[in-house]
Amino acid sequence: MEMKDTLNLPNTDFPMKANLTQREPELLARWEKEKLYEKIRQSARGKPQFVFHDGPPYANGHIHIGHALNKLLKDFIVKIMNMKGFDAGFIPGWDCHGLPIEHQVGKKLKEKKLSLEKSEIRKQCRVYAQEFVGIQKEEFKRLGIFADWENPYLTMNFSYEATIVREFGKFVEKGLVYKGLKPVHWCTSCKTALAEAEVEHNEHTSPSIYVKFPVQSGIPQSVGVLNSEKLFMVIWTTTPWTLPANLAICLHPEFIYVAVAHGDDTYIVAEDRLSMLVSEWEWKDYKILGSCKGADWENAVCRHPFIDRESKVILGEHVTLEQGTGCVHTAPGHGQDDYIVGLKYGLEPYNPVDDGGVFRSDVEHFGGMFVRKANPEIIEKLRQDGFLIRDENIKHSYPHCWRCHQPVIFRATNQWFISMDKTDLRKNALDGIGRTKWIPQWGRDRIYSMIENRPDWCVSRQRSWGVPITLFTCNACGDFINSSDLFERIAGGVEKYGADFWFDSLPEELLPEGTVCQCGGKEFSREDDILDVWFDSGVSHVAVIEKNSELNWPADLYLEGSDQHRGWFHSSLLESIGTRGKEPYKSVLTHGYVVDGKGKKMSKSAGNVIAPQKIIDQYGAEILRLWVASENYREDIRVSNEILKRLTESYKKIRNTLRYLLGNLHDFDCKEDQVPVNEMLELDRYILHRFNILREKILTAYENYEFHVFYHSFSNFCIIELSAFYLDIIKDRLYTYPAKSRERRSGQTALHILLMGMVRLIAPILSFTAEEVWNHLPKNSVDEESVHMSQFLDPENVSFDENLVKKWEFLVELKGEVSKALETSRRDKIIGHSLDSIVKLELPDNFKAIVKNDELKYIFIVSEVVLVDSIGSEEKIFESDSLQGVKVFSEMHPGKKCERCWHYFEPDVKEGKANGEICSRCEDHLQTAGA
RNA sequence: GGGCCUGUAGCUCAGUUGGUUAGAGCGCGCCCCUGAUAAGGGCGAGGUCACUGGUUCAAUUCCAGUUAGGCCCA
Repeated sequence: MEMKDTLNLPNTDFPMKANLTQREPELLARWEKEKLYEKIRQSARGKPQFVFHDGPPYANGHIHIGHALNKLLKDFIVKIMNMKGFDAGFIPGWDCHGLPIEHQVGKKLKEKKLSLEKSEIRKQCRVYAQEFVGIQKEEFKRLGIFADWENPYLTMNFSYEATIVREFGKFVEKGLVYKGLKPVHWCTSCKTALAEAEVEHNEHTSPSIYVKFPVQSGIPQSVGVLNSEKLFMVIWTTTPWTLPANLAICLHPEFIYVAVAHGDDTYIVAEDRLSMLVSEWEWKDYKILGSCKGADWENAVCRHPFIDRESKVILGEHVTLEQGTGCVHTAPGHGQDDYIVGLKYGLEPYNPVDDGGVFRSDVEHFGGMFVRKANPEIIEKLRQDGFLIRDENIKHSYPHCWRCHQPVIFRATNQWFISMDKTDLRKNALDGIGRTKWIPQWGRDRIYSMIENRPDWCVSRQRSWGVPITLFTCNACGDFINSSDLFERIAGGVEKYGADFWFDSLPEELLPEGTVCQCGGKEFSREDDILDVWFDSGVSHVAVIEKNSELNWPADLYLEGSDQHRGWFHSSLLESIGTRGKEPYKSVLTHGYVVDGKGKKMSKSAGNVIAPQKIIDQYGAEILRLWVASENYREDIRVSNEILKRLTESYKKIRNTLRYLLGNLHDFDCKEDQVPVNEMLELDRYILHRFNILREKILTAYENYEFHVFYHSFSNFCIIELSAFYLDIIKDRLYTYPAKSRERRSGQTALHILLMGMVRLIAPILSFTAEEVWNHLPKNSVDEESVHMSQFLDPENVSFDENLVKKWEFLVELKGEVSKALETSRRDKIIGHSLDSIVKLELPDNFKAIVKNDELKYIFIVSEVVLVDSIGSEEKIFESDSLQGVKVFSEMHPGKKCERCWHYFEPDVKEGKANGEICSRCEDHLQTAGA
């Protein structure tokens, strides 16, 4: 063991075992204590800005892995931009209003049998949201995300709420806001509108009837000559009570419709439904008289069976052949599809039913009747008048109220809308999409077609937890007051007291004295609805960026999941275009969804959910970070235990490589010991040349937000170029040469440059580990207290010309071929370690010219290399496939193994040097070191 | 049902502007080392490029359909 003590072996306190679950919280505590985020922000002042704008997650529940993916990608980008020399901050936000929270709170209050007063609900909702903001904040912080966690934006902050009021006011002023009818789920016993999430689907028995609508005019010629006197279109419905509101019959433009004669009458139904229908109706004799496409029936007109009104024949893609006749009874006031298709044909969302589900008195035959009570009456009337083909009862799934469990109805109610076309909002938004950079590119098409096809934006909700629609309606004429002064007055109140100001004040307090409507009316009603929460988050670009005088508007980047093309990207765009005529972002980056190891979505019921908290507890946040970096997030990305295990292995390799660099720099002071690059050994310059290539690749990848390129190229560099090649080769030099020798210092200089570059490159991704390395750097290496305050470095000029590159590419490949040859000797038990061998090498002339013999044995890590013109015809000669003409023969070295450097040598007894236990090279080194 | 996206070794990713034996790392198998040591090195085996048609002298790469999956709608 004596010889070992004469070597310069690696030595470092940097632990091999990461122990992330324990070390990460320590680092987090230190960062927080030292206010690192603030320091980074301060040192970035005056640099060019990169404005990233965080989309607000909903303040409900713990974060799931999708949240982690999203926020970590953002963290990578912000850290990268800072290290590239930009001024980039991260202001996190939360979406706080809305139904899910109101739901949770409603449940709690109900259980405790407390009052369900609106003001009490709102109060509780605020507490609830605040609680989850706190929970999620801690969970995000644990991931190592650097953000202004002390000053996040919350959509329920008073100032934010005031921004919402003001922004909505702008839409009102510009004349985009109007009141219209739209069908919504409605509970007739609670007398309230219900959101989709408040509806539960239960079994219900309904009538199922087929009804004849007499065709009045517009029979297409393509169907053939038909007698219009006794021609009927047949519809099917399970809600006879909606028939009084029937305004149209909808056909699919592409389906074939037949005219079928039965008895004296002729009926129009879809061809593909006919066989089902005739068996259901028990028809024996019938005859097809003609047929044509649905599109040909457009503009035909039918007569309502019991009301003196026309029923137009219209076309719609939503018509299916699964049930019914292919001719769909359409009541735009009572159905979603009916409403949408009705908009196209200018049909009003006619609703003859009041809040309690009772027909208004002006409804012929059935006025004053409750809708479900009216069902049998309507059927009877149809039967008597000869318009009923068949009726029976069916059991099917039907929406019920989540609170009282009664069946609900669909009913047109007054809602507030933002018009897409009155002032070209749609057109301008589409132009804005064209000016924005969408990554990946297909995002553009996705949002474009959504904006292109969407109906007007319905912004009202009949709920409590949100920002009110601050409008007053004149009781006399029904118009609303459009006054910017009034809006500002209310916004000011909201800024001071929150949105409760609107609900808790009396109308007289809100309205200036003597307010008079244009019609002369003096009495007004205060709007009770709240705004769609998408409007809330849609104004974040104003509340967070525009109102912040230090930030440039619009944002450089939005980054969310691809679902936000319909969500936040969409609402933010409409808001910004509608009020400012310009899009709120320059570029929009989307990521896919996290799915399980088999590519299936994660769900509680499938039992395949992987929680980020569990990954952190088991592996550490660093592994989660590395996972995000390792996958191509533009598509859906997978997570599984296998994947995480592999990443842990990969992490260890990176960590150990860095540790080895640190270990060999324990006695290196870069101020004193650094060798100028142009004086360094060729091999050392070669690895720096390779590192320059790697760095450029990674920085380009960072610029394109392609983090998986970092992961692959960086870990490959550690494994292939460093561990298996460079570091393996220079061990001999680092360990056996005198500590202060030029050769050793040259190698250490290379290691130091590598380490300084590498620790910065990994910092945005492996933020914990990079900091840990930073804390173990040899003296005089850096000035900054944290790696996260440092910048990426410029490449080292190693002047490695084309010829040198060619030479070293050849040497790398040649080393591989020699390894193969050694492996056969190893199989044959001739050698164990590669240093046991002496290698004979035959090279073609073109290669012979570029290599120097004395460097080869160190590169191959063998004891001796003999270059020969012809290797002879011995057995077991290895001939290379990839390097034409290269032949290798390896055998056991006949000399003695040096106890110190493990190279074999021929003892020179005559000289009497030592006693032949160590080689002359080591003799010299020991002497130099000792002197 | 519609729009958009995706399917290359066990895992994560390259790649082919259509053209000889489709690449990398990890993992796996075998071996070496014990001076990075709960480390390090070497060699090797793994793929009908989701499936089926079409275009072409030639397709994993282009087109169409099918299938499996994802997001958003209905």
